[in-house]
Amino acid sequence: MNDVARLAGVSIKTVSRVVNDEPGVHPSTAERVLAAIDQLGFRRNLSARNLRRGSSTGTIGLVLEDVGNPFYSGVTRAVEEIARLRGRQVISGSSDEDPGRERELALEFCSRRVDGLLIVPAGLQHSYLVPEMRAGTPVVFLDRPAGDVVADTVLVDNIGGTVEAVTHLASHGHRRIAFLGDAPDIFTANERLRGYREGCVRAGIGYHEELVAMGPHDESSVRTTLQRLHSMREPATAIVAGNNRITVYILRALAGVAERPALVGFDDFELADLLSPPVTVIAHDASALGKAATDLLFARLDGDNSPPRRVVLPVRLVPRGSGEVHA
Amino acid sequence: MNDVARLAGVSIKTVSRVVNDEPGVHPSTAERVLAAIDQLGFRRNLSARNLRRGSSTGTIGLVLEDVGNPFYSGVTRAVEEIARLRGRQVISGSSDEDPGRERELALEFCSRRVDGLLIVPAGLQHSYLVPEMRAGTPVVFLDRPAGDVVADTVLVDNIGGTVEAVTHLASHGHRRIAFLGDAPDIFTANERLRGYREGCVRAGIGYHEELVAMGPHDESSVRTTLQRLHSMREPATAIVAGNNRITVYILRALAGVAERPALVGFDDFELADLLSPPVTVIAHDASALGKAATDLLFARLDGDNSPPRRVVLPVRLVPRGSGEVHA
DNA sequence: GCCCACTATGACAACGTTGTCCCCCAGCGG
DNA sequence: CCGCTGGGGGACAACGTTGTCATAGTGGGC
Repeated sequence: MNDVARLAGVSIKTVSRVVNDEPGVHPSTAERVLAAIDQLGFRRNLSARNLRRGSSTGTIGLVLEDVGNPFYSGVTRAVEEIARLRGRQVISGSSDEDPGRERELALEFCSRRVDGLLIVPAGLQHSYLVPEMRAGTPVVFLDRPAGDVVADTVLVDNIGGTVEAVTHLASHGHRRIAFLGDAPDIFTANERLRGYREGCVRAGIGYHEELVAMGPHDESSVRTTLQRLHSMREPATAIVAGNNRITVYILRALAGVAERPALVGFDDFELADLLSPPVTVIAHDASALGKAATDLLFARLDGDNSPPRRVVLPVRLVPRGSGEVHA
Repeated sequence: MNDVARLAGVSIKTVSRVVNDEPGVHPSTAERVLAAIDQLGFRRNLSARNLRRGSSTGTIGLVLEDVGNPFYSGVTRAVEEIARLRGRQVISGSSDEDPGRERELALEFCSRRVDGLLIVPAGLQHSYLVPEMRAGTPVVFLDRPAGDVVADTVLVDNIGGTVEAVTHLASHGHRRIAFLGDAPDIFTANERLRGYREGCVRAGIGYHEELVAMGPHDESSVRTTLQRLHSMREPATAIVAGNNRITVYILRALAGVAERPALVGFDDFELADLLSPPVTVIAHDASALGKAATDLLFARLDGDNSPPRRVVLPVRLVPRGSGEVHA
């Protein structure tokens, strides 16, 4: 800006006026300034601007588990979309379920003075955010609640979903329904396990410890688990999968197996309807989740200071016929 | 920082020293400062720091087509990964194939003084980046080349891939091979069309205009196209799909159809192997693409100023048996 | 007791902007 | 000719840091 001013033979303040379309600059001066800007390839430094104006940095921080997972990339897309409408950029990072990494990312974003934070919690401790929140940075937790702070949260109906999954299977005559879930210290995994248990009880088929296998899972652990479930005295005839990754592992493990158990997966995924058999899922909308959370965040930025809200988005069972019938 | 200094009864410089772990602060003073920092929930302002130090902002800008597309979210993940290792945050945005939006995003990132830019070009004009590049911001183009500037570029072997796809189908006896590609003004779409044409010529089956349908495509246009291809006097017996979205549209359109043409899709996708029939694809690695581009970017940041490079990543045909055999 | 080296600390400028205030000067009415 | 007005423009401070340099005190060697 200094260089531009020198080249145009004016003061930097005048350049600033031109750049900001402020009135009170003679057209011919403005033209000279614009020419200089063009010639030097000047672009105003947004950091300096925001620093000086003490205004918003125009950024939103997004901490999620893994952008590579289609579910979270759907969330990211929705967040980006709304942020764009409100003139914000999104800075994002993946925690990989590591609470330390989550914290590191969140605090880094705070140091960058993001206008707000969207967090898919990896850990259970979020008191590290209290100073920031007190200082006025709105924080919305996504998909999972915060461990030890009260804040806006957007969840999906994990319990209701798994209850429905079990009910669905039981209504087709299944009595031995297994549950493969993620690591039990993950909120959603635990909730879904609770839903599974409740569903079993409600359906009158009882809860049997040996039908449950919590993760962390990988392809081979799923394979082993399925073998165990199959070789029991009373084998499982149906499976509820705790998330999209586990569903895929199960599908891989079952490929080519003649006697397939019925399967209902939590999280919808692309092509689920084109597999044979198509996969029944408990669907919830990644972009709805992202949108709800971002809307909440912007409401806070717009001055809403009502008590923290907890939004629970509905899920719906999408029956596609993955083996339920021939139980 | 001012407040911290006042509370601790020291100068702001001393606070700065403590925050930056600089030597020459008496332990007891440091302790007082740390206590004040803790009490006030102080977090240093990274923008101000970077402004003052004139150093890197520790950010990388990533402009892609759509984070929601699994291919690009794979790229994003890889970029993030490497950026993390090098202590950078990623700011990303989706252009949706809109050149204006691409430009807007890229320039916004420049205003934020990103250390480098990774761009999946939506348009053909990138001279708007020349001032930035001359000012020292490294730019790497990803997946598609820049229109009118010379810069580092990482591509995949689009032509080789489609040639191989056609060759593969022809070797199974197909002579009427169709091509459904994206809008022809998209570089990759055009390249793949060229590959298709070349493959046809090489295979001695000739290039027939009526077997080609370039996009933009949606589910219904694909459906219509397939009907047209099927009801020709000499129907197409095989299809090459120009990208993962089109492949999925085709799969949807073909669901339940008895006489399916053979299919080879460009871009691998999850579950392709579990469909029936499994889908043969030309695979290339999103994360390899992201990694190669980011590595190139960091090489530039490390001072490499050799002439711009163009890296072409290999693709490989993954035969899965999507109908090639019963031609 | 004197000087030196060294430690601990602070004052001040500067990074690139913008907000505030002030100045210069042309034009105009009296 | 004076004073006023208003448009065009500049000087300067400040945003929150950090780099540079200065300074006060302290202890040791002579």
